[in-house]
Amino acid sequence: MKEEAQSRPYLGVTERRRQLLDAAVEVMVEEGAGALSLRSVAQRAGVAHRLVNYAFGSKAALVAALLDRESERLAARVWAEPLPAETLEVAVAAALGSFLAEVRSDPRRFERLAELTALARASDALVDAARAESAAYRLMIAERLELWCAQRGVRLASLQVVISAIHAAADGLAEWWLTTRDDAQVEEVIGVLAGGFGGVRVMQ
Amino acid sequence: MKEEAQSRPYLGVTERRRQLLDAAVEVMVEEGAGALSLRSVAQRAGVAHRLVNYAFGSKAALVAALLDRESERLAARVWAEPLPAETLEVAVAAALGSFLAEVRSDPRRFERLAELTALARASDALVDAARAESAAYRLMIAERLELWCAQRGVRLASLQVVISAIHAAADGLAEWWLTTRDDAQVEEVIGVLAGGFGGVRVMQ
DNA sequence: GTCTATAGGTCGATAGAC
DNA sequence: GTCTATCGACCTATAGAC
Repeated sequence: MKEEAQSRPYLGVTERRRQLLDAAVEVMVEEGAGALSLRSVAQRAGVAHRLVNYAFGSKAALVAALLDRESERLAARVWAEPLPAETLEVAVAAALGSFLAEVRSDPRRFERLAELTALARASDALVDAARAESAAYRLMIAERLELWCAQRGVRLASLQVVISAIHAAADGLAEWWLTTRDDAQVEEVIGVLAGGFGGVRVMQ
Repeated sequence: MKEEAQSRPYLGVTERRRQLLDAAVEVMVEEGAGALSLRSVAQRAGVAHRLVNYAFGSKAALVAALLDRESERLAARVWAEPLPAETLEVAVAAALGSFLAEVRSDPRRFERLAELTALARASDALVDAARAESAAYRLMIAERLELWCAQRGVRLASLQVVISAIHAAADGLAEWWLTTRDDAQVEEVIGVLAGGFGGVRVMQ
């Protein structure tokens, strides 16, 4: 395994793929998912565009690999810390908070990944990759939730529903923040999503 | 104003734009937002691709017009009925319910529109159109909420936060349902989003 | 590196509308 | 006749595949 940047020491396919995916991420973050092409990725990596096709077989395969790796990475970072062993409401609020913190730490990357996912969903060749992504997402939520249950020594009457609700809340929260970038309201919005609209102060 | 379909009776620009936008919607729904091109739209409408460019000035202008018209139409239908004058929690649950009903009535169209919005957000030429769309969305929520307040004779301590939370919940709900198509859980997930995670049944 | 397909944009000419 | 909508052809850039 060599680390030199500019030389081209006949990397193995695996390494080469890794390097090209890194380049693809850079292109995507800086110029948008629409700018992804064999050529733009190759240029970024400093190789002949032919090589990208060789390494992945097709553009669709490149995008599928990119989607897979990036969504997994993101999910791993986002849900890395277990839910605090408090009430479900508090635990969910904490999870939403750390999720949004992750989004805010690199909004561009998250936004572009969402764009790529939307792209993939509309493509016959990539729709499976998109499905796999969201399935993995739900699985990761499920694991955290089961851990929380174990810590508290309880069971949830409808685990699947809670997973779905967390999924929806997290996704909507990210979408809301990305479109408004309203930092001032973050805490309160999370509070309403986790605690429900019944707790909102209403004045006569 | 002629109504014949196949002849080309020299439509005015306004009519022509309308017709072309209809064709663009068909292309988008059937083949995805990525398939939108001057040529695909023109072919669908049965005119020379040159004409699309002529009518809109550029592809970006076409997409902006499409985004504008479609998102406005959708929002108008979704938030047509006022919130029921009950507690906020019940009102929000009802709103989420009718919102999702709308999504479920034509999932493809909603999905494609979301795709187009994601596309637009990554494009310098279209980012303003995307912003305008979400601003209009929030405005429509605000109007319904103010009506609800007036009906109940109350005020909300933090109107903006509630708007944001509804925005996030609705968006996340749609996203969740579109990826899972899980009809069986819809009611319960809406219940959790509107009522909060504090109300979820936890068993020892 | 080359081939081919596609896409956005433009030019000149034509044909309907007034 | 003039104006505008319309068309077919063409140019150039780009992108995927081999």
